[in-house]
Formats: sequence, C-alpha cells, structure tokens
Amino acid sequence: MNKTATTLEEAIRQPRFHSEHHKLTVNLLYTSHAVTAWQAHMMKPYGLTPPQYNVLRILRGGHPAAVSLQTITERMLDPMSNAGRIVEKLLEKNLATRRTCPHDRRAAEVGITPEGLSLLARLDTEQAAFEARMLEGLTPDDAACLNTLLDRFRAALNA
Amino acid sequence: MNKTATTLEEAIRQPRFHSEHHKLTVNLLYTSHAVTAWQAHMMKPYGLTPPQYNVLRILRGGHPAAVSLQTITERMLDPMSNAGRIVEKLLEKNLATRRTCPHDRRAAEVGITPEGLSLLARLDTEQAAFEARMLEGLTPDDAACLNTLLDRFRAALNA
DNA sequence: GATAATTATATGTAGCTACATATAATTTTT
DNA sequence: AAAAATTATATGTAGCTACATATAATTATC
Repeated sequence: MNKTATTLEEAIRQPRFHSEHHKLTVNLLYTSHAVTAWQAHMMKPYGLTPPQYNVLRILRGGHPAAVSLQTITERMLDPMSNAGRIVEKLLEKNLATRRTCPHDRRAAEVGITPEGLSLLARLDTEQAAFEARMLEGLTPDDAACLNTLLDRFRAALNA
Repeated sequence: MNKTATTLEEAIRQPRFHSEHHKLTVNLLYTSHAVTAWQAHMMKPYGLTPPQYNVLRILRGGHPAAVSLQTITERMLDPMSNAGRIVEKLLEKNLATRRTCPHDRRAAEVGITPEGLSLLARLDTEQAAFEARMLEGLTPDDAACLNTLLDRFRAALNA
C-alpha cells in the first residue's frame, strides 16, 4: 500500500486501463480492500474483526429480541460467510449469548450481552470519527451519487 | 445474496442508514463482495482464484521479462496478500516459472508459461463479456464518474 | 402415523488475509 | 574486511470465505 498515492494508476503502478469499465472493477476491489484494512486496524485494539463487528451490529439491531443464525446470514454483508462460526467467536468473548429456540429446536437464538452493547458503543464513536473525516473529502451529494451508481453497478452485474 | 434485490437496503434488509456516508462504506463493501463472488464463479471452471488471476496478469504485464516477488506485491490489488504463496499455486499448475535471480540471490524471478498465457487469453474473453454487460448498465461517463469519486474516497480515507 | 421433503445448523477442507517472526543475501558503515 | 543495517523472501498462526456434505428437527404428503 502506497499511502501517498491518490489515483489508482499510481497505487498499483499500472499506467493505463483499456476502458473506464475495466478500471472500475479494479478500482472497486482496491478501494474496498482499503476500507477493510482501515476497519480492521481501527477495531484491532478492541479485539474485534470486521465480520464480528458486522454480526454484533445485527444483534444490536434485533435487541432485545434474539436473532436466528438464518436471519444473521441474510443481513450480513458477505452472505457466504459462516454466521455460526462468527457467533462462536463472539460467545468466547462474552459479547453474545446463544440458546436453542424452544419452539423450533433446529434454530438457534442469538442475543447480545451488555458487554457487547458497550463495546459497540465505543466502536460507534470511532466509526463516527471516520465518517466525519470522509465528510471533508466527499460531500453528501457525492456520497449519494456514489451510492446510486454502485446500486446500478450491482444491477448490471446481476443482469 | 438476493439476486433480485436492487437497492442496498433491500439486499441486506436494512430499512435506512443514518447518513449517506455510512451507507457508502457499507455499499462499497457489499458491492465489492458481489464482484469478487462473480469473478470467483467465472474463474472456477478454469481452476483459478481471483488473486491467482491477478498475479498471472501481473506476470503477463512483465512478459517476456521476469518479475520479482517484491514487484508482484507492489502491483497486487491486495498488498497484504502473500505473493510467494500465490505464486506457489501457479507453479503447481504449470502456469508460472520461478528461479533464483543470479545477480541477487535473495530475489526470485517469476515468469509466465505458455500455458499461463493461453489460460489468460481465455479468461480475457470472459472478462470482456462482463464489461460489455456492464456497458449496458453504466455509460462510460458513469464509470468515469465512479472512478473519480472512488479516488476521492480513498484520498479521504488516507487523510 | 409413517415416509418424504424441507429447513436450520454443523462440520470439514482448500485457499486467502493479516501479521509476527525468521533467515539469508546484500549493502552500508566503520 | 568485519559489524551493522537493510532487503527479499519464507514460515507459522489465527481468522475468514467458499463450498460440499452431514445431521437433526420440522413440515408436508400420502
């Protein structure tokens, strides 16, 4: 990673791309890696990984109701990741609770502990600081424009 | 993954985000996962993974000259990935060659085999088909706009 | 009510990322 | 030229993703 590089071409030392569309796929992957790396770095002092943070937020979203693994899977950013194994890590750290659902003994009911809630509260502060920094580089209109274009990009992907 | 979902809100069943900036970080990660999943699916019949494809393209970029592991690392999309281990996989499949550099015996010279070149040629066809489909969803101006905004997003990240 | 189909989760494996640490070759310093 | 610093790569580990397969509980069908 080159911290000072601004354009994609400089960052990965590729002088040109044969189309804006090609550059876009590369740019998207590269930028997303940068975001994940930043998140992981920010969360590390708290002992969380980005997928664990994501699941914890989903648990808080359902709180005080419990959330099944199936529902967690549906709401995760990466639907192929194994929610059960992520939840295990949260259990080890006492950030989540888990029990078999009494009405449907196939299902697991996963909840968030007070420790989980207070950890999230601290991470939210960091996340807000990040968004504030983003605000200086991108206006809300810019962000909205990016969001719309990304939605259309995914639509083209699935077409 | 919900194939029919178009907006991010539907896809991950989150009714709203507290800011466009927050939605943007989530959207970026979600969209990039979708691209990676698509790439992995497309390459699977050829026995390649996305990072292996990325390294193979870097090797072709240097061809006929050999490329050191260090240079590969610099040019990779994900600079933290272990170029040496990716190259090992390519060696096993006879897609790359490798020898110690005679002038600097610390360094490794990695090259691409004819098999690697012809495999890449086939994958390029698939990639082109993908870009053609993208062209119907996004105009070149849209793609250029996205590229510019992503560059500015990364700049804000590093600020 | 027994059989079949479906659903929710669990397990196992290969490959990747992030990161710490190690080793060996080269360059710099003295 | 010997010692120190740097450079290029290797190795080991924890956690994640993708995917195939397994198991157990529930629901549907007959």
